[in-house]
Formats: sequence, C-alpha cells, structure tokens
Amino acid sequence: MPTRKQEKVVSLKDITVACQACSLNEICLPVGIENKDMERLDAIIDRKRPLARGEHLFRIGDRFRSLYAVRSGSLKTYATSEDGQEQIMGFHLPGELVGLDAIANDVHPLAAKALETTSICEIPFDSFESLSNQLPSLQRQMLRVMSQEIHNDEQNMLTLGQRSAEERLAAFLISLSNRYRRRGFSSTQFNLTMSRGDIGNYLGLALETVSRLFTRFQNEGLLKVERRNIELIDRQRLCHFSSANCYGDNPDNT
Amino acid sequence: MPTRKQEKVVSLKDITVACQACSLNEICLPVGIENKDMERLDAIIDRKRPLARGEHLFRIGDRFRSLYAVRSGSLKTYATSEDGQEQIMGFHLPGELVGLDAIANDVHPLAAKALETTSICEIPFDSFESLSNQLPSLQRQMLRVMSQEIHNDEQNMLTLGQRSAEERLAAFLISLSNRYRRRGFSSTQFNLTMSRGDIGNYLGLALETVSRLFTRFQNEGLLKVERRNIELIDRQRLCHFSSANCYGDNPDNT
DNA sequence: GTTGATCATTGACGCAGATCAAGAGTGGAT
DNA sequence: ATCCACTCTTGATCTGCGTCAATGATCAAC
Repeated sequence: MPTRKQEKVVSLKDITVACQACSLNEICLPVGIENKDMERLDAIIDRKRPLARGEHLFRIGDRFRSLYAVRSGSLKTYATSEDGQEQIMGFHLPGELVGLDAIANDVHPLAAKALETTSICEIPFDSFESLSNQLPSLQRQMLRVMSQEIHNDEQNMLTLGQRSAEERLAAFLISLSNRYRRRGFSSTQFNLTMSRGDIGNYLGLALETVSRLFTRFQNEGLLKVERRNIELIDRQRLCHFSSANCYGDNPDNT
Repeated sequence: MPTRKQEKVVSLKDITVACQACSLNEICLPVGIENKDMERLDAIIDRKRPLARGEHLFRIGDRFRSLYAVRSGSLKTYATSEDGQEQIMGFHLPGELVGLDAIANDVHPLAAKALETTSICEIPFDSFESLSNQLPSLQRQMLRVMSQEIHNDEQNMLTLGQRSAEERLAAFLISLSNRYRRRGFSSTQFNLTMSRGDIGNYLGLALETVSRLFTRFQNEGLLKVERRNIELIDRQRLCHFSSANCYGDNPDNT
C-alpha cells in the first residue's frame, strides 16, 4: 500500500480506507472511472481530521486550493451580507463535493461550516488538474459533476422564485430524502442536522413558518417530526405537494 | 483558411470571422488560451443560421450534443411545469454559453428560445472533449467557466430567496448592465430584449409589480425607461438599492 | 437538583406583493 | 387608413407569510 500524508488524529482504520474501497467512491465521482485510475485518484486525496460541530472547513475569501468531499456528517455553505447576516446556500451530505464555486476566481465565495462532527476528504486542486489531464475519464466525470451542480442550482432557483412556503419545504424534504437514499441511507427516516432557522434561511422563509409547516404536515399525516428526527409517512403525497417531478425519482443533488 | 461546415444562409462576412478574430473570443473562453490553441478550437466550431425571434435553439428533453455560445442577439432558457407554465431560468447575452446544465445527463433540462434575431456558435461536445484532452488550458478554462456559472446561480438563489421586489429588480438591472459593459456595450443605456412578463417570471414577481417598480425607479430619478429602452441614470444608487456588493463591479455572469 | 443558553412552538397582527380588472399604447397585417 | 393582437400601465382588493411576542423543551454546565 502506498504511504500517504496523514493526520495523527485519524484512526488507522480511517486512513486505510482507500477511495477504491470507500463506500463513497461512486458518489464522489459516480461513474466511468476505472479501478486503476481510481488508485491514482486515491493517491492524491488527503484525509483530514474530522471537524467538530461549528468548525469551519473554509471561510469566505479563503484562497482556493482544494475541493472537498464530505465523508460523514454534514456541512452548510453560506454567504454573509454586509450587515453580517448569514445566507445559507446549501447543505452538503456524505459523498457530496464542496468548493466547486471557488475554481473560477481562486477564492471561496462561500464559507463552509460543520453542522455536526464531520469528516472530509481533501482533494488538492493542482494535483487533481494534472491527474485529470492524464485521465480523460476523470475529466469527463468532473464536467458531469459540475453540470449536475448547475442543474441543481437551477432547480433551487425555480423553487425559491415560484413556489409557496409549503411547496418549498416539501421539496426540501424530498430532496434530502432522495440524497439520503442515493447514499444508501433510509429515505423515509433521518435526522435533520440543521436547525429550523437554518432551513428557513435556506428556503427564504421565516423559521416560524417552517415550524408551523412541520406541525401542519404532521397533522395532515404526511410525516412525523420530533425535534430533529423526521419520518416521512406519505412520501408520495409530500412529493406531490412539492410540485416537483416525482416520477423518475431524479437523483437530485451532486 | 480551413474549410468548414457552413449554412448557405450565413453571409460571407460571417463565416470568415474566426474565433481568433471574433470579438467574443476572450468572452466565450476568457483567458489562458494560446492563439495556436484558439485556432484548433475555432476549427471545431460550427456557425449556424441565425434564429428568428421565438425560434428554439433546443427544447426540454432534447438529446445533448453541443454547447452553444451566443454571438449576437439574446436567448432565454426556461423549464415548464406539468401545467404548462413557463419558468424562465436565465437570459443569455452575446458571448455567454448555453447548455452547460445538459452535460450531466446528456439531456437538455431547459429549453432555449430566441428573444430576438440571434446568431449562435455551436460547439459539438465530442470534438470539444477530445480537443480539451489535448489542451490543458482549454480544460482549465472550461472548469472556470462552469465554476463561474455555479457561483452566479448561487447569487441568483440569494436574490430570489431573500430580497424584496425592489432589490430583485435593481439587482437584475445592474447584472444586465455589468454583462453589457463586459462585452463592450454601453452599461448605462441598452434595450431590454425581454418583456415585463419575462422579467417578472425570472425574478419571481408579478409583471404588474415589475411595471410599477419601473415607474417608481423612474420617478425617483434612478433610471429612464420607455418601453424596452432603458437608461440607467444613477447607477450608483441603483446598485446600492440592490444590496449587492457594488465595489469591484464584479464580472457577474458567465 | 438549578441556571442559562439554545431551539422550537404557537398566537396576533400587518404589510409587501399577488391577483383581478380596466384601459392605453404600439406595431403588424391588410 | 382600420383592425387585431400584444404589451404595458395603473388602480382596487386580497392574502400568504413575515414580524413581534410569549411560552415551552432540551441540554450542558456545575
């Protein structure tokens, strides 16, 4: 096994997990990468000490050096307006990439903060670029991932611009559900790792509205929610509520 | 000069314009591409017959084969909800790329329609990919363009989620202004190629609200507007209204 | 156990902006 | 010129959701 840079804090078990064996490998970079190529990708990836809840992975204005993939836990990314108000732009679950928006200007336009204890793979962009020059499949994969991200952002724009509070929250829950399922977690029962305030902020709603909607959805038998724990009872109907296309159960986020 | 596929309808003057000489070359793919490389890029680009107002460049669900760059004129991209409602996701001005969201799933998730007579460069994605395998600079440039697109979409999400009607319209006008300036057009006087309805749809506002805001902005001396023709009188103040960062006059869109 | 901090729920009220409705330009077709 | 189809403006109402405020849970610290 090739040696690689490692943090002392990381357990032995952790650092012996290669991308190849990692349950996230088809997630980070879903398809079309050969095993042999995967080894080379693996070699450039740096596994970092886990972040504690509230710790920053990077801050607004930080120089861009690496992309990051969430291995476990979750992050939020946010901008701040001049008056210091936080505006959440996304939540990031295991297997999702963070930092794609920083490539263009070599600066992170958003900050990323852990919502819970979170471990991360760091992918130094230099190494990534030179590797992808040699591996067309990696390059192609990267374009797909970024394209998907653009597509997702468009979906979010649609939700924010045209949907009612009810539709937004429903769409949000379905989105989380899809993303969890895709990673092999339960799609009907999971923990919200973010507060009502965070959800409201992200969806462009007051936190009170979010809270009211949760109770209403619960009364209507759509779901059961208790604090951060949520169970989707009638996913079908919830999905219908979101006025999204609930057909192909589209892969949704990154 | 290398021969290339050409539509009979295109004037001679048009087809002799190479990417190299094209006023758009640093726009489509802004930096870091050598002249020699630019020639090779130029060779794969297909110039198409202009679209008439209302014509589609592609429709939702169309197979993805090419990226497109607007040469002159303008496009809108939009999704349709099941009830046939149109939801506009973006407007595209000369020098901007369209279709980046289609790479991920080989299908166009949005339709693109000409707002006026519009000419287009078609960039077949196959050729583009194999060329970019040979040209690291092109590859890098593509990542930057896509990253910028993600960043822009995030900005739009912020606007839609948190801003008032007034702020949204101001931000929209400033964005157009920046994009026109960047292409060498006037940043204070230009034509809106889209209707009030389109603007409202895009910004998540009723067309009546857009109309009212235009008159209000005019009364307040921020701008002068007559039908589709607009002149920004007090760009500073308008920018301040938009609660965006008006400092570096950020490049804004793609 | 008590205290304090954070987070969530619920109610009362008001407003920004949607919706409904009625004209008024404007431009192309004939 | 006249007509028709659009697009835009402006006014009058209505309502979804934000804001303000009070109370209740949960959890960590000690």
